Amino acid sequence: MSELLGGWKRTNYCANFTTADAGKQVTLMGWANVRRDLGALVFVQLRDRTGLMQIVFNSNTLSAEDFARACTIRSEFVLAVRGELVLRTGDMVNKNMETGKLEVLVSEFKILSESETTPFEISDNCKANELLRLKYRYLDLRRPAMQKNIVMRHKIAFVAREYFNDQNFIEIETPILTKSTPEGARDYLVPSRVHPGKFYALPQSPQLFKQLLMLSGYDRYFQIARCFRDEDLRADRQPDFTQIDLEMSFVEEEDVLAVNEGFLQKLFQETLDVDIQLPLPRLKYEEAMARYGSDKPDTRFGMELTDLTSIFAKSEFSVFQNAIAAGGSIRAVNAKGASSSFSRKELDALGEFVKTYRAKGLIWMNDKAEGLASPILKFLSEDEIAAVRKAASFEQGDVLFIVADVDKTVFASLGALRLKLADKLGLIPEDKFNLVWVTQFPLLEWNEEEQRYSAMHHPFTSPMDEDLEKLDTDPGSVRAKAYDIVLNGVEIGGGSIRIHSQQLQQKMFRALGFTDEQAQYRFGFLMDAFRYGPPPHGGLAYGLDRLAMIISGCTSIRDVIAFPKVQNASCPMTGAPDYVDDKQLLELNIACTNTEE
RNA sequence: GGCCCGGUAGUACAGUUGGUUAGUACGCCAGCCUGUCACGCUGGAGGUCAGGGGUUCGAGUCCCCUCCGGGUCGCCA
Repeated sequence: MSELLGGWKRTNYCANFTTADAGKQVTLMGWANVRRDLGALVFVQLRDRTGLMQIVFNSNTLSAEDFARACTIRSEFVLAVRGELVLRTGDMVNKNMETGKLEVLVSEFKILSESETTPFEISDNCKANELLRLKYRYLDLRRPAMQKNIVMRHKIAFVAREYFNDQNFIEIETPILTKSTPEGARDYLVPSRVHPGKFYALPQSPQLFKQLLMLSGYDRYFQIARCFRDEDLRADRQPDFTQIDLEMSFVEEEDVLAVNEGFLQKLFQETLDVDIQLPLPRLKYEEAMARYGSDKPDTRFGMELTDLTSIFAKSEFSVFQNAIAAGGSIRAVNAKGASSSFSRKELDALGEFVKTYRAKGLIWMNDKAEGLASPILKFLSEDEIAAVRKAASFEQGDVLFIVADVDKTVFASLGALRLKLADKLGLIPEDKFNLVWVTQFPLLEWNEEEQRYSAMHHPFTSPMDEDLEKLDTDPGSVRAKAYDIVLNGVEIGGGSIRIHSQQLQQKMFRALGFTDEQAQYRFGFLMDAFRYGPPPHGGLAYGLDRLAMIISGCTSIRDVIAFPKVQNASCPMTGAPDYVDDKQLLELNIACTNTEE
């Protein structure tokens, strides 16, 4: 039977005690973590969000009735206990528990709630699979590790509010029900009851609103904003996720970076007590690609790419010839000292791995003690080998991996291979937090499917001043005032200086292949607004989930989101998304053309 | 949409070449125990081997399909 609180007040959390508190009368409330029944003596670990405290029910000091009641306590029963905090001495001390030198000798208690046996053990030792954990997420969230993650996430959000407030930013909310933006990710749509056939869209980001706020004079804005994208999930992607979003007026790129470096320094100081040295290192996009094969390089280890294109310019090997003829390149990563780390089978598996990234194959050169081994040895001249050795510091004991293809494929495959090799060879230091800015992104990206350029960042990103004139003549080579902040190989944020000139914005829309009418239809309200004095502005948005993931040492953002969704974008706990009553659909003027069984 | 990995008591796993009644640990239930702390001891209950179809004298095991989960490519301005 559930008992009522009956006026009892908690005096303390379970784990907020020191031995100096011994002798105090306390009232604790929490969940029974573990019960050890010795017959005439029952030990229970009481758990709340601070930790554990052992409580003792003694048949000598309790009435027979109360003791019998204590014997009914099971895991996850909710208890309120009153008693004396007593010091444990000698063998009674539990050295594995933070509060192991103390326990509460219970004089009075209430069983506030009983509990059925949980589907899995509420403990960090719990090995239950993630689907089960997510179905019973409310139980999973009781586990100390999850509580730690959720509290850390709170701390990050709190530091952000504190820092940006101190920097004179104003937190402003923007709408969740808004207008569909056809560029970019797929929108989640919400039907309108009062406007049959019309739909709201959930925001992919507060981008347009924050730019309008700059025009409205709010100068420095931030928001911890929920965003929605109807795209496939990943370990680091959820359909609804949270950004720490900010925008500033009367600034240039350097100003945005500076204020954010201050934030990151404070954040790492206050969450992990880690010193971040400023200014943060920067890499131009082009350099990041050339050195790491990625626009989000993990700089915690070396193994940088080497360009071998010129060495093989006259090679007779057809794979190399073809790559060069296609305007591509031949590049390599060198796994130093890994000569004996790979079996033939593993080398073949790496070949399959790079095919994931559209590479046609992976060429390896293994410089073993007994001599150089490579499937393409017969195509290589002495001079070429010597030049490769020099260029890639390729020495005895190393394995060199080469991909020859168009640049996009070379970078994608070697960038991924570099990470995979480093992981296998144990080259990635776990305790390092390497932040790096990647700057000067291309403004545009050729979209094969639609046979037109699309914005790499978004259509409001400003081109770099020195590339402006190329917008008409050579759009693909125009660089943008866009920047990403990368932490240990994860893009944790990105932003840009925006276009604040109507004329330039129109030019940009044309470069994207929009007619003026299309631009007006899609972004008319922004275009209209920009007739009324938009200030120069720019900003940045962090992925709060990813930031929390890395700071908490997790490998999936699901571990730092209280109620995440699984890969098919459903929620195992609530069952969302789900069918609705015909009546609801009728009211919304919606008919479904295709439904699952 | 593609590729890879996985699904066996409540949980985590084992299950040989296809062969008797599908095991182990933890958890759970009952009994005993006054210093346990991974408590201990005794006994017990608990299985749609993800679902469907096929091969076979015989399928947890082999084949096909479906569902579900994870990773990833595409996708994610």
